[in-house]
Amino acid sequence: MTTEASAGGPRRTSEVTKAAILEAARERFASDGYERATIRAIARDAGIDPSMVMRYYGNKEGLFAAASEMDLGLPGLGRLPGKHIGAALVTHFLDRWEADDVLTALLRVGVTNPAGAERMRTIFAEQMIPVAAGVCPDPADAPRRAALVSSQILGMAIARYVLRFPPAVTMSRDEVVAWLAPTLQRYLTAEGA
Amino acid sequence: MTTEASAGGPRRTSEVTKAAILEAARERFASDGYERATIRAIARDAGIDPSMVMRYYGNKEGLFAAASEMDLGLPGLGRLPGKHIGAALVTHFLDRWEADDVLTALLRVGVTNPAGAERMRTIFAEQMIPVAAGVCPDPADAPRRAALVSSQILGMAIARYVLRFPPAVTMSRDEVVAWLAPTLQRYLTAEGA
DNA sequence: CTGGCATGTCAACACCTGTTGGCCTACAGT
DNA sequence: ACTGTAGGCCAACAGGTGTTGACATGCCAG
Repeated sequence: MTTEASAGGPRRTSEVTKAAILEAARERFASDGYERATIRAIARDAGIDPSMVMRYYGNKEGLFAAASEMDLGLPGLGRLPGKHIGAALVTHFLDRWEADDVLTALLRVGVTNPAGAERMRTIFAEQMIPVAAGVCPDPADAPRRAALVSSQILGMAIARYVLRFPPAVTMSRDEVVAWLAPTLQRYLTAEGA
Repeated sequence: MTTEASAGGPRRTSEVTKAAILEAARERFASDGYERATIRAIARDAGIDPSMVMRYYGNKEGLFAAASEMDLGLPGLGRLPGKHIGAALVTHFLDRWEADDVLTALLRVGVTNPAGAERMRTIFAEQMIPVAAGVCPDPADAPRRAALVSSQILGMAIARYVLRFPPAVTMSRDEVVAWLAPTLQRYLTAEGA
Protein backbone atom coordinates (compact mmCIF):
# COMPACT_ATOMS: atom_id res chain seq x y z
CA MET A 1 0.00 0.00 0.00
CA THR A 2 2.60 2.59 1.09
CA THR A 3 5.29 1.94 -1.52
CA GLU A 4 7.59 4.90 -1.19
CA ALA A 5 8.30 6.83 -4.38
CA SER A 6 11.93 7.55 -3.45
CA ALA A 7 13.04 3.92 -3.74
CA GLY A 8 11.31 2.63 -6.81
CA GLY A 9 13.62 -0.38 -6.82
CA PRO A 10 12.70 -3.88 -5.65
CA ARG A 11 14.35 -3.40 -2.25
CA ARG A 12 12.26 -2.23 0.68
CA THR A 13 13.29 -1.06 4.11
CA SER A 14 12.83 -3.48 6.96
CA GLU A 15 10.33 -1.22 8.69
CA VAL A 16 7.94 -1.48 5.77
CA THR A 17 8.19 -5.24 5.72
CA LYS A 18 7.81 -5.53 9.46
CA ALA A 19 4.69 -3.39 9.32
CA ALA A 20 3.27 -5.49 6.49
CA ILE A 21 3.88 -8.63 8.52
CA LEU A 22 2.18 -7.14 11.56
CA GLU A 23 -0.88 -6.11 9.58
CA ALA A 24 -1.19 -9.52 7.95
CA ALA A 25 -0.69 -11.21 11.30
CA ARG A 26 -3.45 -9.16 12.93
CA GLU A 27 -5.87 -10.06 10.17
CA ARG A 28 -5.06 -13.75 10.32
CA PHE A 29 -5.13 -13.96 14.11
CA ALA A 30 -8.43 -12.10 14.11
CA SER A 31 -10.14 -14.28 11.55
CA ASP A 32 -8.57 -17.67 12.28
CA GLY A 33 -7.34 -17.68 15.87
CA TYR A 34 -3.86 -18.62 17.00
CA GLU A 35 -3.53 -22.21 15.82
CA ARG A 36 -5.00 -21.82 12.35
CA ALA A 37 -3.20 -18.56 11.63
CA THR A 38 -0.13 -20.14 10.07
CA ILE A 39 3.12 -18.29 9.62
CA ARG A 40 3.13 -19.41 6.01
CA ALA A 41 -0.25 -17.78 5.38
CA ILE A 42 0.77 -14.58 7.15
CA ALA A 43 3.99 -14.40 5.12
CA ARG A 44 2.06 -14.99 1.90
CA ASP A 45 -0.31 -12.13 2.79
CA ALA A 46 2.67 -9.88 3.50
CA GLY A 47 4.31 -10.88 0.22
CA ILE A 48 7.51 -12.33 1.68
CA ASP A 49 9.08 -15.60 2.72
CA PRO A 50 8.06 -17.28 6.01
CA SER A 51 11.64 -17.21 7.24
CA MET A 52 11.53 -13.40 7.28
CA VAL A 53 8.84 -13.59 9.94
CA MET A 54 11.15 -15.64 12.11
CA ARG A 55 14.04 -13.27 11.49
CA TYR A 56 12.07 -10.23 12.60
CA TYR A 57 9.94 -11.67 15.40
CA GLY A 58 11.83 -14.73 16.62
CA ASN A 59 8.98 -17.17 16.71
CA LYS A 60 5.20 -17.35 16.48
CA GLU A 61 4.66 -16.32 20.07
CA GLY A 62 6.83 -13.25 19.56
CA LEU A 63 4.87 -12.36 16.46
CA PHE A 64 1.62 -12.57 18.37
CA ALA A 65 3.05 -10.51 21.20
CA ALA A 66 4.00 -7.79 18.74
CA ALA A 67 0.73 -7.99 16.83
CA SER A 68 -1.42 -7.82 19.94
CA GLU A 69 0.08 -4.75 21.50
CA MET A 70 -2.93 -2.63 22.34
CA ASP A 71 -3.63 0.74 23.83
CA LEU A 72 -7.33 1.08 24.51
CA GLY A 73 -6.96 4.84 24.78
CA LEU A 74 -9.22 5.02 27.81
CA PRO A 75 -7.47 7.45 30.19
CA GLY A 76 -9.03 10.40 28.40
CA LEU A 77 -12.43 9.23 29.53
CA GLY A 78 -11.55 9.44 33.20
CA ARG A 79 -12.31 13.13 33.50
CA LEU A 80 -15.37 13.23 31.27
CA PRO A 81 -18.92 13.91 32.46
CA GLY A 82 -19.39 11.37 35.24
CA LYS A 83 -23.03 11.01 34.40
CA HIS A 84 -22.54 9.87 30.82
CA ILE A 85 -19.50 7.73 31.36
CA GLY A 86 -21.48 4.60 30.47
CA ALA A 87 -22.51 5.83 27.03
CA ALA A 88 -19.03 7.20 26.38
CA LEU A 89 -17.48 3.84 27.22
CA VAL A 90 -19.78 1.85 24.95
CA THR A 91 -19.23 4.25 22.07
CA HIS A 92 -15.50 4.20 22.58
CA PHE A 93 -15.33 0.42 22.54
CA LEU A 94 -17.54 0.08 19.48
CA ASP A 95 -15.17 2.46 17.72
CA ARG A 96 -12.10 0.59 18.86
CA TRP A 97 -13.59 -2.73 17.87
CA GLU A 98 -14.46 -1.65 14.38
CA ALA A 99 -11.31 0.41 13.76
CA ASP A 100 -8.95 -2.55 13.27
CA ASP A 101 -8.59 -6.27 13.94
CA VAL A 102 -6.47 -6.07 17.07
CA LEU A 103 -9.27 -6.49 19.60
CA THR A 104 -10.90 -9.31 17.68
CA ALA A 105 -7.54 -11.03 17.33
CA LEU A 106 -6.92 -10.57 21.03
CA LEU A 107 -10.29 -12.06 21.91
CA ARG A 108 -10.07 -14.99 19.51
CA VAL A 109 -6.57 -15.90 20.63
CA GLY A 110 -7.18 -15.20 24.31
CA VAL A 111 -9.93 -17.78 24.43
CA THR A 112 -7.79 -20.68 23.21
CA ASN A 113 -4.20 -19.67 23.91
CA PRO A 114 -2.68 -19.24 27.39
CA ALA A 115 -0.38 -16.43 26.26
CA GLY A 116 -3.34 -14.65 24.70
CA ALA A 117 -5.34 -14.96 27.90
CA GLU A 118 -2.42 -13.57 29.87
CA ARG A 119 -2.21 -10.63 27.50
CA MET A 120 -5.91 -9.91 28.01
CA ARG A 121 -5.55 -10.06 31.79
CA THR A 122 -2.71 -7.58 31.61
CA ILE A 123 -4.66 -5.15 29.47
CA PHE A 124 -7.61 -5.51 31.82
CA ALA A 125 -5.49 -4.84 34.90
CA GLU A 126 -3.52 -1.95 33.44
CA GLN A 127 -6.19 -0.17 31.42
CA MET A 128 -9.64 -1.08 32.72
CA ILE A 129 -9.17 -1.05 36.48
CA PRO A 130 -7.68 2.48 36.52
CA VAL A 131 -10.70 3.83 34.65
CA ALA A 132 -13.03 2.24 37.16
CA ALA A 133 -10.94 3.54 40.02
CA GLY A 134 -11.31 7.05 38.63
CA VAL A 135 -15.11 7.10 38.67
CA CYS A 136 -16.44 4.62 41.22
CA PRO A 137 -17.34 5.67 44.78
CA ASP A 138 -14.88 3.43 46.63
CA PRO A 139 -11.58 2.74 44.81
CA ALA A 140 -11.33 -0.58 46.63
CA ASP A 141 -14.23 -1.79 44.50
CA ALA A 142 -12.52 -0.80 41.25
CA PRO A 143 -11.33 -4.30 40.23
CA ARG A 144 -14.75 -5.86 40.68
CA ARG A 145 -16.51 -3.04 38.86
CA ALA A 146 -13.98 -3.18 36.05
CA ALA A 147 -14.59 -6.92 35.73
CA LEU A 148 -18.33 -6.38 35.47
CA VAL A 149 -17.90 -3.69 32.83
CA SER A 150 -15.46 -5.87 30.90
CA SER A 151 -17.83 -8.82 31.02
CA GLN A 152 -20.60 -6.84 29.35
CA ILE A 153 -18.30 -5.34 26.75
CA LEU A 154 -16.61 -8.62 25.91
CA GLY A 155 -19.96 -10.37 25.79
CA MET A 156 -21.42 -7.90 23.31
CA ALA A 157 -18.25 -8.13 21.22
CA ILE A 158 -18.50 -11.92 21.10
CA ALA A 159 -22.18 -11.92 20.20
CA ARG A 160 -21.80 -9.18 17.58
CA TYR A 161 -18.36 -9.63 16.03
CA VAL A 162 -17.34 -13.23 16.69
CA LEU A 163 -20.35 -15.53 17.00
CA ARG A 164 -22.47 -13.13 14.95
CA PHE A 165 -25.83 -13.74 16.57
CA PRO A 166 -28.14 -12.21 13.97
CA PRO A 167 -30.00 -9.86 16.32
CA ALA A 168 -26.72 -8.63 17.79
CA VAL A 169 -25.36 -7.93 14.31
CA THR A 170 -28.53 -6.22 13.12
CA MET A 171 -28.77 -3.83 16.05
CA SER A 172 -27.64 -0.30 15.24
CA ARG A 173 -24.81 1.39 17.09
CA ASP A 174 -27.27 3.69 18.81
CA GLU A 175 -29.38 0.80 19.99
CA VAL A 176 -26.36 -0.97 21.45
CA VAL A 177 -25.30 2.21 23.22
CA ALA A 178 -28.81 2.84 24.53
CA TRP A 179 -29.10 -0.65 26.01
CA LEU A 180 -25.58 -1.09 27.37
CA ALA A 181 -24.87 2.40 28.69
CA PRO A 182 -27.16 2.16 31.75
CA THR A 183 -25.67 -1.24 32.58
CA LEU A 184 -22.10 0.05 32.59
CA GLN A 185 -23.20 3.18 34.41
CA ARG A 186 -24.67 1.06 37.20
CA TYR A 187 -21.68 -1.30 37.35
CA LEU A 188 -19.37 1.69 37.76
CA THR A 189 -21.29 4.05 39.98
CA ALA A 190 -23.97 2.13 41.93
CA GLU A 191 -23.51 2.60 45.65
CA GLY A 192 -24.30 -0.64 47.58
CA ALA A 193 -21.42 -3.14 48.05
CA MET B 1 -15.61 -45.32 36.52
CA THR B 2 -18.79 -47.36 35.84
CA THR B 3 -17.23 -50.76 35.27
CA GLU B 4 -20.17 -53.15 35.31
CA ALA B 5 -19.87 -56.08 37.72
CA SER B 6 -21.63 -58.52 35.39
CA ALA B 7 -18.88 -58.58 32.79
CA GLY B 8 -15.64 -58.60 34.71
CA GLY B 9 -13.76 -59.52 31.55
CA PRO B 10 -11.59 -57.21 29.48
CA ARG B 11 -14.34 -56.63 26.90
CA ARG B 12 -16.64 -53.63 27.26
CA THR B 13 -19.80 -52.76 25.41
CA SER B 14 -19.58 -50.10 22.75
CA GLU B 15 -21.90 -47.79 24.66
CA VAL B 16 -19.45 -47.56 27.54
CA THR B 17 -16.59 -46.76 25.21
CA LYS B 18 -18.59 -44.20 23.29
CA ALA B 19 -19.52 -42.49 26.54
CA ALA B 20 -15.90 -42.47 27.67
CA ILE B 21 -14.87 -40.90 24.38
CA LEU B 22 -17.54 -38.22 24.68
CA GLU B 23 -16.49 -37.34 28.19
CA ALA B 24 -12.83 -37.11 27.25
CA ALA B 25 -13.70 -35.08 24.17
CA ARG B 26 -15.73 -32.58 26.19
CA GLU B 27 -12.86 -32.09 28.61
CA ARG B 28 -10.30 -31.63 25.87
CA PHE B 29 -12.45 -29.31 23.78
CA ALA B 30 -13.22 -27.29 26.90
CA SER B 31 -9.62 -26.90 27.99
CA ASP B 32 -7.80 -26.76 24.66
CA GLY B 33 -10.24 -25.57 21.99
CA TYR B 34 -10.92 -27.33 18.72
CA GLU B 35 -7.52 -27.32 17.04
CA ARG B 36 -5.39 -28.32 20.01
CA ALA B 37 -7.80 -30.99 21.21
CA THR B 38 -6.24 -33.82 19.21
CA ILE B 39 -8.01 -37.09 18.57
CA ARG B 40 -4.94 -38.88 19.82
CA ALA B 41 -5.13 -37.11 23.18
CA ILE B 42 -8.87 -37.72 23.48
CA ALA B 43 -8.39 -41.41 22.71
CA ARG B 44 -5.60 -41.65 25.26
CA ASP B 45 -7.84 -40.08 27.91
CA ALA B 46 -10.59 -42.57 27.04
CA GLY B 47 -8.13 -45.44 27.19
CA ILE B 48 -8.55 -46.65 23.62
CA ASP B 49 -6.99 -46.36 20.18
CA PRO B 50 -7.54 -43.23 18.06
CA SER B 51 -9.04 -45.31 15.29
CA MET B 52 -11.95 -46.21 17.57
CA VAL B 53 -12.92 -42.55 17.69
CA MET B 54 -13.17 -42.53 13.92
CA ARG B 55 -15.17 -45.74 13.89
CA TYR B 56 -17.79 -44.38 16.28
CA TYR B 57 -17.98 -40.73 15.24
CA GLY B 58 -16.79 -40.67 11.63
CA ASN B 59 -14.40 -37.75 11.90
CA LYS B 60 -13.38 -34.93 14.21
CA GLU B 61 -16.30 -32.72 13.24
CA GLY B 62 -18.74 -35.53 13.98
CA LEU B 63 -17.12 -36.04 17.36
CA PHE B 64 -17.49 -32.38 18.21
CA ALA B 65 -21.09 -32.38 17.06
CA ALA B 66 -21.84 -35.29 19.38
CA ALA B 67 -19.85 -33.83 22.27
CA SER B 68 -21.45 -30.41 22.04
CA GLU B 69 -25.07 -31.46 22.11
CA MET B 70 -26.58 -29.22 24.73
CA ASP B 71 -29.93 -28.70 26.37
CA LEU B 72 -29.84 -25.55 28.47
CA GLY B 73 -32.95 -26.67 30.32
CA LEU B 74 -34.48 -23.22 30.21
CA PRO B 75 -38.15 -23.83 29.34
CA GLY B 76 -38.96 -24.51 32.98
CA LEU B 77 -38.06 -20.91 33.77
CA GLY B 78 -40.68 -19.51 31.45
CA ARG B 79 -43.52 -19.74 33.91
CA LEU B 80 -41.57 -18.72 36.99
CA PRO B 81 -42.16 -15.48 38.95
CA GLY B 82 -41.85 -12.81 36.27
CA LYS B 83 -40.27 -10.44 38.72
CA HIS B 84 -37.31 -12.61 39.63
CA ILE B 85 -36.65 -14.03 36.21
CA GLY B 86 -33.30 -12.18 36.07
CA ALA B 87 -31.92 -13.76 39.23
CA ALA B 88 -33.27 -17.16 38.25
CA LEU B 89 -31.53 -16.94 34.88
CA VAL B 90 -28.15 -16.00 36.31
CA THR B 91 -28.34 -18.75 38.92
CA HIS B 92 -29.38 -21.28 36.34
CA PHE B 93 -26.51 -20.42 34.03
CA LEU B 94 -23.92 -20.43 36.79
CA ASP B 95 -25.13 -23.94 37.66
CA ARG B 96 -25.04 -25.09 34.08
CA TRP B 97 -21.61 -23.65 33.55
CA GLU B 98 -20.10 -25.34 36.58
CA ALA B 99 -21.94 -28.66 36.19
CA ASP B 100 -19.86 -29.96 33.28
CA ASP B 101 -17.52 -28.85 30.50
CA VAL B 102 -20.02 -28.67 27.66
CA LEU B 103 -20.68 -24.94 27.79
CA THR B 104 -17.01 -24.08 28.14
CA ALA B 105 -16.17 -26.39 25.25
CA LEU B 106 -18.91 -24.81 23.19
CA LEU B 107 -17.62 -21.32 23.91
CA ARG B 108 -13.95 -22.12 23.32
CA VAL B 109 -14.67 -23.89 20.06
CA GLY B 110 -17.33 -21.45 18.88
CA VAL B 111 -14.85 -18.60 18.98
CA THR B 112 -12.34 -20.16 16.59
CA ASN B 113 -14.28 -22.79 14.62
CA PRO B 114 -17.07 -22.02 12.12
CA ALA B 115 -18.98 -25.19 12.97
CA GLY B 116 -18.77 -24.32 16.65
CA ALA B 117 -20.08 -20.82 16.00
CA GLU B 118 -22.96 -22.25 14.01
CA ARG B 119 -23.79 -24.61 16.86
CA MET B 120 -23.89 -21.65 19.27
CA ARG B 121 -26.16 -19.67 16.97
CA THR B 122 -28.55 -22.62 16.80
CA ILE B 123 -28.67 -23.02 20.55
CA PHE B 124 -29.22 -19.29 20.89
CA ALA B 125 -32.07 -19.28 18.38
CA GLU B 126 -33.80 -22.40 19.65
CA GLN B 127 -33.36 -22.03 23.38
CA MET B 128 -32.74 -18.38 24.28
CA ILE B 129 -35.18 -16.54 22.03
CA PRO B 130 -38.21 -18.61 23.19
CA VAL B 131 -37.46 -17.77 26.81
CA ALA B 132 -37.31 -14.07 25.97
CA ALA B 133 -40.49 -14.35 23.95
CA GLY B 134 -42.24 -15.81 26.98
CA VAL B 135 -41.51 -12.92 29.31
CA CYS B 136 -40.90 -9.73 27.32
CA PRO B 137 -43.69 -7.23 26.62
CA ASP B 138 -43.64 -7.41 22.82
CA PRO B 139 -42.69 -10.82 21.36
CA ALA B 140 -41.34 -9.06 18.29
CA ASP B 141 -38.49 -7.77 20.47
CA ALA B 142 -37.60 -11.24 21.72
CA PRO B 143 -34.56 -11.82 19.46
CA ARG B 144 -32.94 -8.53 20.38
CA ARG B 145 -33.62 -8.99 24.08
CA ALA B 146 -32.30 -12.54 23.94
CA ALA B 147 -29.14 -11.28 22.28
CA LEU B 148 -28.61 -8.71 25.03
CA VAL B 149 -29.15 -11.32 27.73
CA SER B 150 -26.80 -13.73 25.97
CA SER B 151 -24.14 -11.06 25.63
CA GLN B 152 -24.05 -10.45 29.37
CA ILE B 153 -24.08 -14.15 30.23
CA LEU B 154 -21.40 -15.05 27.70
CA GLY B 155 -19.31 -12.09 28.80
CA MET B 156 -19.38 -13.09 32.44
CA ALA B 157 -18.58 -16.69 31.46
CA ILE B 158 -15.57 -15.55 29.47
CA ALA B 159 -14.27 -13.28 32.19
CA ARG B 160 -14.84 -15.84 34.96
CA TYR B 161 -14.23 -19.26 33.41
CA VAL B 162 -12.09 -18.68 30.32
CA LEU B 163 -9.92 -15.57 30.64
CA ARG B 164 -10.06 -15.81 34.45
CA PHE B 165 -9.90 -12.13 35.27
CA PRO B 166 -8.98 -12.33 38.97
CA PRO B 167 -11.84 -10.13 40.25
CA ALA B 168 -14.36 -12.11 38.19
CA VAL B 169 -13.04 -15.38 39.60
CA THR B 170 -12.96 -14.11 43.16
CA MET B 171 -16.54 -12.84 43.18
CA SER B 172 -18.96 -15.12 44.99
CA ARG B 173 -21.96 -16.65 43.27
CA ASP B 174 -24.29 -14.39 45.23
CA GLU B 175 -22.36 -11.31 44.19
CA VAL B 176 -22.52 -12.27 40.54
CA VAL B 177 -26.25 -12.90 40.82
CA ALA B 178 -26.81 -9.62 42.65
CA TRP B 179 -24.98 -7.60 39.99
CA LEU B 180 -26.20 -9.36 36.86
CA ALA B 181 -29.83 -10.06 37.78
CA PRO B 182 -31.04 -6.46 37.42
CA THR B 183 -29.26 -6.20 34.07
CA LEU B 184 -30.99 -9.26 32.64
CA GLN B 185 -34.28 -8.19 34.20
CA ARG B 186 -34.06 -4.88 32.39
CA TYR B 187 -32.97 -6.41 29.09
CA LEU B 188 -35.97 -8.74 29.21
CA THR B 189 -38.74 -6.60 30.61
CA ALA B 190 -37.92 -2.90 30.11
CA GLU B 191 -40.66 -1.18 28.13
CA GLY B 192 -39.22 1.44 25.72
CA ALA B 193 -38.22 0.11 22.24
C1' DC C 1 36.18 -0.97 -7.35
C1' DT C 2 35.36 -3.75 -3.46
C1' DG C 3 33.99 -5.24 0.80
C1' DG C 4 30.23 -5.80 4.05
C1' DC C 5 25.68 -5.63 5.52
C1' DA C 6 20.80 -5.83 4.96
C1' DT C 7 16.97 -7.87 2.55
C1' DG C 8 15.31 -11.81 0.74
C1' DT C 9 14.66 -16.78 -1.19
C1' DC C 10 15.05 -21.90 -1.20
C1' DA C 11 15.15 -26.36 0.53
C1' DA C 12 14.97 -29.13 4.14
C1' DC C 13 14.33 -31.03 8.97
C1' DA C 14 11.66 -33.05 12.61
C1' DC C 15 7.36 -33.32 14.27
C1' DC C 16 2.45 -33.70 14.65
C1' DT C 17 -2.16 -34.08 12.56
C1' DG C 18 -6.58 -36.52 10.83
C1' DT C 19 -7.56 -40.54 8.71
C1' DT C 20 -7.33 -45.39 6.72
C1' DG C 21 -7.01 -50.41 6.20
C1' DG C 22 -5.56 -54.72 7.83
C1' DC C 23 -5.08 -57.77 11.54
C1' DC C 24 -6.04 -59.87 16.04
C1' DT C 25 -9.13 -61.82 19.67
C1' DA C 26 -12.77 -62.88 22.72
C1' DC C 27 -17.40 -63.77 23.05
C1' DA C 28 -22.45 -65.46 21.46
C1' DG C 29 -25.32 -68.29 18.63
C1' DT C 30 -25.91 -72.54 16.44
C1' DA D 1 -16.91 -77.44 18.16
C1' DC D 2 -17.33 -73.88 14.85
C1' DT D 3 -18.05 -69.61 13.03
C1' DG D 4 -19.54 -64.77 12.59
C1' DT D 5 -19.12 -60.53 14.51
C1' DA D 6 -18.12 -56.80 17.50
C1' DG D 7 -14.49 -54.46 20.06
C1' DG D 8 -9.91 -53.20 19.77
C1' DC D 9 -4.90 -52.43 18.29
C1' DC D 10 -1.12 -51.47 15.05
C1' DA D 11 1.32 -49.40 11.36
C1' DA D 12 1.21 -46.41 7.95
C1' DC D 13 -0.06 -42.56 4.71
C1' DA D 14 -0.33 -37.89 3.00
C1' DG D 15 -0.29 -33.45 4.27
C1' DG D 16 0.71 -29.42 7.06
C1' DT D 17 3.39 -27.07 10.95
C1' DG D 18 7.12 -24.15 13.20
C1' DT D 19 11.69 -23.54 12.58
C1' DT D 20 16.54 -23.58 10.72
C1' DG D 21 20.59 -22.95 7.88
C1' DA D 22 22.77 -22.14 3.55
C1' DC D 23 22.71 -19.46 -0.33
C1' DA D 24 21.66 -15.37 -3.42
C1' DT D 25 21.47 -10.28 -4.43
C1' DG D 26 21.12 -5.40 -4.25
C1' DC D 27 22.80 -1.30 -1.83
C1' DC D 28 26.03 1.80 0.58
C1' DA D 29 30.66 3.03 2.74
C1' DG D 30 35.55 2.89 2.20
